[in-house]
Amino acid sequence: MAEAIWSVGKVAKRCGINVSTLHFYEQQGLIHSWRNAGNQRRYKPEVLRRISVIKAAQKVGVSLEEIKRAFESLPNNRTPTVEDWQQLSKNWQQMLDGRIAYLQKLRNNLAGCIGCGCLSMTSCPLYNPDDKLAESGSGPVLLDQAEQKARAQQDPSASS
Amino acid sequence: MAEAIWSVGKVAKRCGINVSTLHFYEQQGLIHSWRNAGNQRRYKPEVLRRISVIKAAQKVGVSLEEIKRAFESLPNNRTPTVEDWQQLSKNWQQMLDGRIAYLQKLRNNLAGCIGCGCLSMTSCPLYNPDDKLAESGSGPVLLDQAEQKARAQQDPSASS
DNA sequence: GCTTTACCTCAAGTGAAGTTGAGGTTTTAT
DNA sequence: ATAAAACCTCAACTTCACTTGAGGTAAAGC
Repeated sequence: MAEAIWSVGKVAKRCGINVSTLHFYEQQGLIHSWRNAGNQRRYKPEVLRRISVIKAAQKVGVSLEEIKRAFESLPNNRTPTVEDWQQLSKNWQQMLDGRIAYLQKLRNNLAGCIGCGCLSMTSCPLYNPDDKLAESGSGPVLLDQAEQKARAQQDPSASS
Repeated sequence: MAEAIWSVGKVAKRCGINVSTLHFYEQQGLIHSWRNAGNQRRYKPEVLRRISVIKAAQKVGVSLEEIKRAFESLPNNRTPTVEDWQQLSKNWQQMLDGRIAYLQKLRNNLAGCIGCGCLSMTSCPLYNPDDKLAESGSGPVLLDQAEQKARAQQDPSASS
């Protein structure tokens, strides 16, 4: 059941994704394979873990670019060790904690602000684009680019 | 300070978005405006609230299409009342609770699973694409399409 | 009054994350 | 041995959420 060598089709089926997606991920440098005599892709079981991580990260809004960078922080061209995954997992957990905190804050704002129907534009935090509903506390590794860019180009002293 | 009529430029600046984005949102039916004598857009302050909601929803991964549908569930062609916003906020909160639960589950899985470096493909929940790390508990209104589609075409009794 | 700034429309472009299709080769099953 | 299923490449297409640009009009500031 747990074979040592996998074909694209098997991996795709196992992970619930398309073969074309595997081609795409490989092209993007997110996963790796070697070829058999007939030029067909072959995978180590390790690839399943990678894809799981990709999918999990995507679910929480991390871009492929960031995921790639996170992977690259693992010792290159070597099957990640237990310690490697632990390190990755540490970064990921910080990011997740940040997201959770963000969502909770947002939920509270919705309850207290949209819910109440207030139209006070000066006090309502949802009206204020400069209030980032801060994601502070998240690890640096996986903070998305767009957000960092937005942060950088924003006048810190803006107000209506 | 809190004017009763807004121009595109003012709204854009206040919300921290581009004028072109406002054009785009209007085209998509997410916001509304009327025109002055010179064909320029004019907005009620209400639009600020709408945009805040759009931005908040986007942050948690809700598509514009869904946001539009949520807006359409509000009584049509009428400025939403306090009760209308409260209803929307209720649906939103359920969705947020679902997301939070999902993130927490994911974080725990990462800690217990990637972290440990286990390679047991039969027991590791991250390996199993059929384990949706369930978002159960989220409200129906804002669950995203893709997920519902995925759910529908999935054998409910799947397990590795 | 004039010039600068803000606004208008419409079409086309962008980037992310894939998907689809054509045309051909390899593997597997019978 | 042969047919079906799986695989290959490469280019083009798709959707989402915007952005950019061209060519022109309206409003505001001095």
